[in-house]
Amino acid sequence: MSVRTRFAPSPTGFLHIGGARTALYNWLYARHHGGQFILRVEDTDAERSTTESMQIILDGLEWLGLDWDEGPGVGGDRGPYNQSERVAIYDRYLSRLEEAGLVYEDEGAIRFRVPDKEFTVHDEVCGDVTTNLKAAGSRRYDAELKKEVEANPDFVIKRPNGGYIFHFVNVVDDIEMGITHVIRGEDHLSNTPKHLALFEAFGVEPPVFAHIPLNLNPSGTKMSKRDQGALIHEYRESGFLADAVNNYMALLGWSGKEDQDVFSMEELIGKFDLSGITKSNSKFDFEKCKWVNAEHLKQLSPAALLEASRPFLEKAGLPVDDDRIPAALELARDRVQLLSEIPAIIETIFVDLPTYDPSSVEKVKSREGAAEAVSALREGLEQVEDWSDDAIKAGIVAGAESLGVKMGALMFPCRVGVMGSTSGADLVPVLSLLGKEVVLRRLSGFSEML
RNA sequence: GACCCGUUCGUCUAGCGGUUAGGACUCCGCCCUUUCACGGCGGCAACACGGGUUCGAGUCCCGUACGGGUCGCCA
Repeated sequence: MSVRTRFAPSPTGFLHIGGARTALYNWLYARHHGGQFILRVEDTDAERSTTESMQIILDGLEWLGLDWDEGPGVGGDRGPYNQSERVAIYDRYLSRLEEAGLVYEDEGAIRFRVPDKEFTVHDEVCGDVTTNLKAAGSRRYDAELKKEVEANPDFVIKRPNGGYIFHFVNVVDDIEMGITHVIRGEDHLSNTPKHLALFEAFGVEPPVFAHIPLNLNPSGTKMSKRDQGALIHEYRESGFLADAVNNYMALLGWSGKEDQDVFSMEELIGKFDLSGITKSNSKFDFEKCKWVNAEHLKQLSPAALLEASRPFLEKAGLPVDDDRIPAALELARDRVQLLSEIPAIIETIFVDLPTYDPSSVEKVKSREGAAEAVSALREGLEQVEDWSDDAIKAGIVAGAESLGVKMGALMFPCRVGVMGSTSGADLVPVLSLLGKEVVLRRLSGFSEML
């Protein structure tokens, strides 16, 4: 039987890293086994579900490249894929329970009669977990009273307003959609016995369960929207590559067992399996996430780097179609972690005048003979005929010799004079991209500042 | 409060009875170098605690502590 996994988000907010990671694991598992990945929208709570949220989630999955074989926008023969449109199916399943005498009404709500027996979740990650719902659900904790109170273990599956409840629709849809493997957050582990009870009531063999540990923020508590790195759309905006985010999410809670941290999507598909899923919760580390991104940046083809950088170049007002952009990007790719950092590295090549960093200029001024160095430099460069890297270097050497100093003594004022700062991309390639005329002009202007 | 899951460097993890406890991020040092990076080399740094079992325990068992989760007519 073919593997069928699903991601079943509730459209009540943003696409969160926890949800995205769940989606990724389901996607990887399906792709690894050549099965299907299904997207199902759990929008039974009409009060909280919004189309805006749905769009954000769809956009996020699309950006990550987690394509679904069945679901919204794609279709499929087990649809519809929005639970709000599946009421007729739920009604049919409910009547089966009614006929079996397994449900009853309680103040307008419908409750499922929980059998007095033990259910064992055979979890691929957590092992066997056994619970008696009748016993476990006979008391509940009242958060306000801060104590346990009597409770009805028979859980509600349909609200008085007619809306169906998560546990019920989740199970019905997993049956109807032929889901074979349920990979979800560990917060659902305690719910699973309820689901097993429903599967049994419908006489259906339950799917394989794998409850994955949770991602926490650096302080060890639940990630919230406010935590850095929590929301998927922010990754795109701050200059992450989708595959790098996938790579990092895969690492948070899964290990390929070998000493490898950087994975392409193909490698992840090839290596992902449930046995590699970690048992304990993990804390999010933004620094490592950025490092993974930098590694992916280094491996990008020139064309892909240009495409990925485009929005950030445009935002910075840089001429994306300029012939020198590809070369400039190569100067930047090894020194940044995020795409958003690229413009600052290369913009000096494309502006009229560099932005002079005051402290850098001050450093040049404080050196003995700074003005002489710049004019010697200028003279040396003026002699350069063909404006190639080697010729430029030779020009600088010539300038240095005329002063009786080493080449390095001129590189520093040259960098500040032309690029405006002591830090930045490699000097000679930048000079080359700028062109002789611009370089000489900038050096003249810089002389006047000294 | 009850029940469930978990616990290896600060963080992500490898380890599945005998290891100098390995790798990665971070941090620090050195090298490379025209700056900053990149890269290379090296360093700091961990088996929560207490009992067992065993010739031998990070690895198996039981407690304790700590962390997380669940206990909705949210999902």
